[in-house]
Amino acid sequence: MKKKVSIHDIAKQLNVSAATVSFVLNGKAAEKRISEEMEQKILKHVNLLGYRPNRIAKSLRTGKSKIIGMLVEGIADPFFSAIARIIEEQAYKLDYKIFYASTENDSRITRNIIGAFRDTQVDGYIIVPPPGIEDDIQALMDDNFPVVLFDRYFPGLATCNIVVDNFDGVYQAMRHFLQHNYKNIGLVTIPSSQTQMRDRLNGYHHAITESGRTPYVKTIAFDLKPDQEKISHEIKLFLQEHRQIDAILFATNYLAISGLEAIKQLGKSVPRDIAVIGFDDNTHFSLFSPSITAVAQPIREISEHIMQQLMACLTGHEKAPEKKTTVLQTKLIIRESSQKQ
Amino acid sequence: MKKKVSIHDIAKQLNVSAATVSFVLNGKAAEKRISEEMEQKILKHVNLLGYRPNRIAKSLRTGKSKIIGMLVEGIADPFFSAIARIIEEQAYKLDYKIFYASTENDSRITRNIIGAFRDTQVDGYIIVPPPGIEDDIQALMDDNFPVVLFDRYFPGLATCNIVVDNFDGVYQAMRHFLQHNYKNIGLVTIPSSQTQMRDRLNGYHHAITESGRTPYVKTIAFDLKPDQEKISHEIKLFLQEHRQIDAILFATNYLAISGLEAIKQLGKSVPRDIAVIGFDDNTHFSLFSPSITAVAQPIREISEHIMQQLMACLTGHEKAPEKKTTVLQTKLIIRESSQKQ
DNA sequence: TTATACTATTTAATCGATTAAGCAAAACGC
DNA sequence: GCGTTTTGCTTAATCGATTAAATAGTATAA
Repeated sequence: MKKKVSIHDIAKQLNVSAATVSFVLNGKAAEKRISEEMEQKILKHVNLLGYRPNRIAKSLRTGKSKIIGMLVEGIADPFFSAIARIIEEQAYKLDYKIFYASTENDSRITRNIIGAFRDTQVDGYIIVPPPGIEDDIQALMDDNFPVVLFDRYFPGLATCNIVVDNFDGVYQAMRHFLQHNYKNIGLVTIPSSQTQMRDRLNGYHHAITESGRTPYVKTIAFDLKPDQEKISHEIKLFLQEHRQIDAILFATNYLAISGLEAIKQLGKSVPRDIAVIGFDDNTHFSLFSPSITAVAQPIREISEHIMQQLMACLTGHEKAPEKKTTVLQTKLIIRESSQKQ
Repeated sequence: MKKKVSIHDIAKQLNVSAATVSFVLNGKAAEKRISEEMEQKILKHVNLLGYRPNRIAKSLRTGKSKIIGMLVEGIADPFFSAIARIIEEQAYKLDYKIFYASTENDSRITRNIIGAFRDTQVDGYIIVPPPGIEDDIQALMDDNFPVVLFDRYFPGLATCNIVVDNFDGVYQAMRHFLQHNYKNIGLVTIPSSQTQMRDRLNGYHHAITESGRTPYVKTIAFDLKPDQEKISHEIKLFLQEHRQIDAILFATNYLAISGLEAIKQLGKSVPRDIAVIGFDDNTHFSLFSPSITAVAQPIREISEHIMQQLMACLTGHEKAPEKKTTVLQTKLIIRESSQKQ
């Protein structure tokens, strides 16, 4: 194991001080009046030895880790992993690295992770917040850490937020159902009062009220998430109880999956017996038979806005960038599952 | 912004030395003969102030970062993200954190990432290696870094490897086709000579030869991966060229997706006109109509073996654990797409 | 009584960088 | 020719921990 070379090794071998080497390596040669000749000599030798600065030491001295902490509900969720992929790509370009962690939408787990990230001195946070975590987020901000929330947010907190127009996304899906003459439109959602779910629910009720229809809402406990079977079962019961339902909107991706399973098990045909739209698109929805209509979130746009905001805070010279909520538009991808043949 | 408290602050406030505090916090009170009384006093005060050690400083001193670098082909790929999720979970339990990065199976990108990870002083590496990266992996090992490869490996390198029995996985799929009396079985794969793909191809040829059938192999250039349309197109041409094909095995998940699209576009019916099996299962395969038969990899088992191996190396007291290749078995999940009704 | 051992803690070096402040030599001004 | 700048570097402190070695005080042994 070849021992690591430090800036002092370089300095000693060239009979200069470590400071000089440091200045050159940080592009401060001119500023610090290092001669052209010396600069070249150092650069050449650094290349020769393949020396690379120890980032830990650098971090300790500068107080910057060049690491961003990213907390999502679950890294295996296709929506979040797609965003993670793009964020990662951009971060590397900007010489940042990303710590991911999954919160399972649990505040205790989230609190732990935030603690661990703080210990590691991450420079900034990208968070999909679970409920009940306001104080911890506020604490981060009090300590001047850049924080960007996405997917949902806390109206009471002055954070940067990147979200989609959940209300309008659902509203458009509902309009589509109504235009295709569906009469009894149900919603399957989760019992969350967080912004994203609340807005989807509001969008539903708005469309229902506006059109004078009857609402049919089924709420599936969040802790069933790992148990697809149980969710299917609940949805089956719901559909059997309200046989008049001829169209249904699923408020999340995994509910749509289990919902389709339920419909299949009931022997009903999509969209003949019942039309379907899912919130969040999915690579596979186009391949289902019938293909599934979905409210798609603009993944790339979301990711880019997140990084833009975070970088603005991270490089912000004292004056913190305005805290604001960016609302992006969803897109209804119309496929077979929502239109009678 | 409340300024951070350091171990020296604690020490000063209690009129003891930082060393004493450090010993207590690292559970070395007994070993270092710190009095019970002093220990309690320190612990109490540490709790009171909510002091948490700076990990960067600790890392600099100890040379350990408690970070594991994980390089996969793409974090958005469901197979890799599922594994990442489990690894993450286990790592946090063991007080490690994970850096993920996507290699896109490109050696240049991979080399860059490895460089970046080294600069950050990660303690160990979990790698899904792209081709042509042997020397870089060897260099890591020469420098005594724990390295675990998975999904594929280099037979010439003495690394720890966790893989599945790709040969047998494909062979079983083929046996299944043959038992259901399919005559002309095609394989759609990618032009990779890496172990995982080579073994799948060998499994195919072995079954074909053994049964005296004719092989039909279509190789899809890897760089088409982002372009589902083009892949579908290629597969359509292949199927039109060999109209006798009545069963087809897709060597990767994304090929199966595009392949199904191709079959759909050709107006053929699965499994009546053509039967299908995919390598790698997928949460949604059971929901497709027909549902898709798949060779499933044991995700949890793979993840656990990876962590086990890595931890063995990481905590290995000098004597490096034996380098070995662990081969896990796949499971054929039989669904509708591979059996004539 | 004096040497020795043990106890409980401190001192100080160290990890590998950054950076404010310092300083000698050369150049410049008059 | 002497003071003042400028040039081109170096010195040394610092970030916040860890840890080998040192030390002061007390107990034990011969």
